[in-house]
Amino acid sequence: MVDVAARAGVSVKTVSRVVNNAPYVQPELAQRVLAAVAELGFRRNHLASSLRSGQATATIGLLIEEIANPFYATIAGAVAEVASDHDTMLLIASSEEDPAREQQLLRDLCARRVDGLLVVPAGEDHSFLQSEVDLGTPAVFLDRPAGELRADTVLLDNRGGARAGVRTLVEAGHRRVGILLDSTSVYTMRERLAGAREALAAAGAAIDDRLVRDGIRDPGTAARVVGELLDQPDPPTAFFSLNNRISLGAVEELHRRGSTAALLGFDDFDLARLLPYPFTVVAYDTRALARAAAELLFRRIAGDPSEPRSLLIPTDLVERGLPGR
Amino acid sequence: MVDVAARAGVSVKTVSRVVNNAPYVQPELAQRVLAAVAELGFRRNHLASSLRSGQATATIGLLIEEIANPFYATIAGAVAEVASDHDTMLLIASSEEDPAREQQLLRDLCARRVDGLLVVPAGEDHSFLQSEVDLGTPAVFLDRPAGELRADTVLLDNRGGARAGVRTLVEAGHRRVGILLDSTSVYTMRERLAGAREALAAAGAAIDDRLVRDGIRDPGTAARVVGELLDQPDPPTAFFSLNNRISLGAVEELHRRGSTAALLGFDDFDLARLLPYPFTVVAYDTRALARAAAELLFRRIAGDPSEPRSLLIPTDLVERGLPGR
DNA sequence: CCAGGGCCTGACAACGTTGTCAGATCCTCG
DNA sequence: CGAGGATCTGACAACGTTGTCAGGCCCTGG
Repeated sequence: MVDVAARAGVSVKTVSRVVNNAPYVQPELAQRVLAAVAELGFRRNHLASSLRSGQATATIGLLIEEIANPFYATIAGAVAEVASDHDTMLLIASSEEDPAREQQLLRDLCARRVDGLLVVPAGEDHSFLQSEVDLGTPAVFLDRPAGELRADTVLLDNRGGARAGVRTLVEAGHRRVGILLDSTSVYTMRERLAGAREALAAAGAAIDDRLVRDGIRDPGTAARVVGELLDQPDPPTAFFSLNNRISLGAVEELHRRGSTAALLGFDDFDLARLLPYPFTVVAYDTRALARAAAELLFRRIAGDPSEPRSLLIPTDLVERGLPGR
Repeated sequence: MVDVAARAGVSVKTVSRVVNNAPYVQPELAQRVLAAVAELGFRRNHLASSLRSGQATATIGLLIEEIANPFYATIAGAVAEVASDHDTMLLIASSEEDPAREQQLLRDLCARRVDGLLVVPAGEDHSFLQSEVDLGTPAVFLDRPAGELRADTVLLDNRGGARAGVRTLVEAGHRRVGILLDSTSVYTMRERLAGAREALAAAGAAIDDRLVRDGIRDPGTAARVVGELLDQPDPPTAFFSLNNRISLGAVEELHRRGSTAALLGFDDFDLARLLPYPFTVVAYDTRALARAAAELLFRRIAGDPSEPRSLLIPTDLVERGLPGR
């Protein structure tokens, strides 16, 4: 900048004014400055600028579990759109479900003085963010609630969606429902399971805990577990799969066996139409979830001082039949 | 930092030394500093730090077309892993295939003084990056070559893969091959098309340009175009679809009609096993592409001064049969 | 006993930018 | 004709940090 100023024969302050489109600069001087900028290939240092002018790095941090996962990629895409509307860049970090890594990454994002944080939490305790939030870095949590921290939260209606879905199973006469899930350590899974229990309880059907199977991480395992449940005496007449990775394995196994058991899944698929065995799913709008969170964050960044808010994004029952009937 | 120094009764420089684990600090003083840091909730300002110490913002920029697209999400995931190994954060921007936007975003990333750039180019001319590269911000292009700029490039073997794929069609006796593509304005599409032409030419089968259909952006259009081609006199006996969005529509339409035409696709699918109509695809390792590019970038950041390199990631023919036979 | 080196600390300037303020010029209006 | 405002410009300090350097202490070895 000093070089540009020297070249244009003006002060650095005038250069600063020109590159920031500040008012009150003679057109002729501005021309000279612009020429010098072009000749010297000058580019304003955004870091120095936001250091000096206090806040506004025009960057927000997004912390998710894993960028390559389509769910999080969709979130990232929707957040990027909203950020772009606010001329803001996106710093993305993946916690890989590791609370220690999450904490370190969040600290790092704060050290980079992001204007705000969007977090899909992995850990249980986010009190370490309290000081940052107090110091003016707003944080919005999405998909899962924050632990030990009062903050804005945008969640899916996991419980309500699961309840509505399982109710259709119940109404179709099913009482023995196999429930397939990833891990109860994840909030969304617990909520979906709770919703399923509520729907069964409402029908007076106590849930059979031997039909609830945990720790299913991939379609292969899901297929195996479905097989095991079907092979035991008094097998389930329907399955509720708590995410689409599991649904995939389940549908394959049911198809392979020509089973008539019903299947209900949480999470929709892109390629649902192509599956050999259509089934009803509890769908939701991932982009709406992410957009709501991002928009809330930008309201906070703009200075909205109101009480922390909790938004619930509705789910949608997409009926593709219950093939087991 | 001055507050911490005051609280601990030391100079700011000593605080700096402690928070950077510099040697030659009395353990007792370090203790006092650490205590003050904890009490005051001090967090080092990474911006100021990298401003003062010259380079190394420990951030790289990734410019892609669209984050929500699984191809780019996979790239982002692999890049994030490599970046994480180098304790580097990832600033991600989406050009949405708009060259003007791409240029603006790249300039913005440079203004943020990223240590390096990873670019899936949208535009044709990247000479505006020359000054940045000269000034020490290395750039690596991936999936598509840079325009008007000598720079490292990591590409898929689009042409070779298409040639190998179409050769299998030719060997199976097909001479009339319908070719379905998105847009010839995209480099990868042109290469794949060229590979297909080469394979057909090698068999002495001149390509019939009426069978090459352009501008197919979604599965629905793909399905319609397949129908049109099949309905015309002397229809193709095989199709080569240049990306998986198109393959999806094509396979649906072929399935719907019970057609015996063969189908070959570029791009593999996650759910390929579940498709009702298996077909051979030209697959590739997106993660390998991205990792190679990221690793090359970090070598440049570390100071590797060698000539710009061009890497070619091989494709892999995954034979799932040619159902048309 | 002193030279020389390792250990430890702090004052100061600087990174590239912009907020603040003072000053200069010009115009307008009473 | 002068006061007051609008327009324009630059000197200076400051943002939060770290590189440089000077200086102090203590030890070791000749």
